[in-house]
Amino acid sequence: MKIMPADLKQVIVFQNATDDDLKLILKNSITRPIEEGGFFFFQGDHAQYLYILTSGQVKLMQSNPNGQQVNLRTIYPWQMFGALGAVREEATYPATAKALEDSTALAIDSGFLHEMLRTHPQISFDLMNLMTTYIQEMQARYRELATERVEQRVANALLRLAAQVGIRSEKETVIELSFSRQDVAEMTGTTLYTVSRLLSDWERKGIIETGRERIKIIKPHDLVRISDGMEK
Amino acid sequence: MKIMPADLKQVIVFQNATDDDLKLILKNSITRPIEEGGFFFFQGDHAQYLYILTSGQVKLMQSNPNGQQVNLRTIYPWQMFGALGAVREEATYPATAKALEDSTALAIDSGFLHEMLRTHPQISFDLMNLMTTYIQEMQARYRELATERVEQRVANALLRLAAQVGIRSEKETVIELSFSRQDVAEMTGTTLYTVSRLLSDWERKGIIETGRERIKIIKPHDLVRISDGMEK
DNA sequence: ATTTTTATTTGCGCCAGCGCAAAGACAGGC
DNA sequence: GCCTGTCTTTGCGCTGGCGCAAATAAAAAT
Repeated sequence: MKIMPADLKQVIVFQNATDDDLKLILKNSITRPIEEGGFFFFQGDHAQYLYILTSGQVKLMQSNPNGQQVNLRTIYPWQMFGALGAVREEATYPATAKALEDSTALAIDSGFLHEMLRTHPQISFDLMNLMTTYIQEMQARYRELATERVEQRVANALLRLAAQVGIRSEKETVIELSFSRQDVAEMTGTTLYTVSRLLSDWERKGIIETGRERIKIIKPHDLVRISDGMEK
Repeated sequence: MKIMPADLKQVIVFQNATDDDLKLILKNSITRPIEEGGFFFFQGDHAQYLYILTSGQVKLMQSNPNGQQVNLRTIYPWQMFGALGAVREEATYPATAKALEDSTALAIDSGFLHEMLRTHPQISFDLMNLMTTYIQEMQARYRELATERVEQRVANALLRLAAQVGIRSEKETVIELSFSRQDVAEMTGTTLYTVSRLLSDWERKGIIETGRERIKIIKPHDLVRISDGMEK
């Protein structure tokens, strides 16, 4: 699939860029396909590119020295990733980017990116703004992890995912997610087993329906109540 | 104490600004003293100012709906705070800023700040860079909270604090911190009691010495081992 | 259709960490 | 020097959540 300059308008950071700028960006980037299960980059790699996902789905995760990992974020088309590394000179990626399905991304060279940022204050400004939202989200999740119980965190994670992904399915109150128990565990700082037990419990209560790598939210409102700690 | 333009050079984001810019910034900001225990702003307040601490010490914290709180960061002179709110239009502060001692800060109006950022790409760029470091730190702490045990997190927090604050005391291997058990608990997502038990234990082993709101690190290397999970 | 692989469930035992409560230690004010 | 308020310690009991292990289920491969 050929990417057109106008497509890049969907990227939040480029929404105020001129068509000429967008053309220039396209000219200075390469298309990089990665098949399901493959990696765009690993935590600690020298950060040479900033990526913009054009198709597929990518998981950003971070591992500790023992190999345990947490999910930081899932990337959908026209979102950026790898920005943290690529923006700074001589930096390394702080996370690993894994393709959850066959995916394609536009890779913008960090040298060119620096030049672009230097000469286009508007883009710097918009990128900075995007970063402030990341920081806020991370702070909120950090607080959640520190103060909320597992139940609440899992309920919250489902709701957050539904808000992001659920746009695609249009049913009124029913939202379908495709994540494994392990995925949810890594998003919420708990274990596969605990997530499974919770989901089974909620299914018995009719709040959700589950399947292999599938969670269907039937009563979002009940999840909200759980996430607010009103249950129990 | 009168703040001079040259003083602002100590602020990382302004290190590349010209003297004229610094003068302009000073002219468009006001000095705001807050006494110990007071607040510069509360989470949810309309974000009108970006602050630069000129003296004292400020704690940034976030509370959940039940009032439980976590410490996000401690601010020392010539560091910025309130940036997340002030950078975006019509935003609110995502955290609360409390003075740990009598403190004074320079308050830069967000309207002026926006104008400044629009016309000074270099400052935008430097600020964005600072934000990338925040994001990385938050991600690392998030991962730590999700995957590490309390012991490791507390050891790590002490080391991190020592790296930040310890600069002031020059003794070779001995670093003194002034934080209460409660403070440390809020930084690491645990409880006052657990922190107290851990510190008592480490004191028995000669790794640290403790007092009321005082922790002296005697053997940093042992803390590193604990934080790496090599103990036990 | 059969086999293999991968995801999920659930019983069971266990322990890290929580949190109350009560006592002790320290610092500052008067 | 004593009082008061705040911070800290520690015993005790409890439980939320972990994690092994084994069974089951669903998809993928052959």
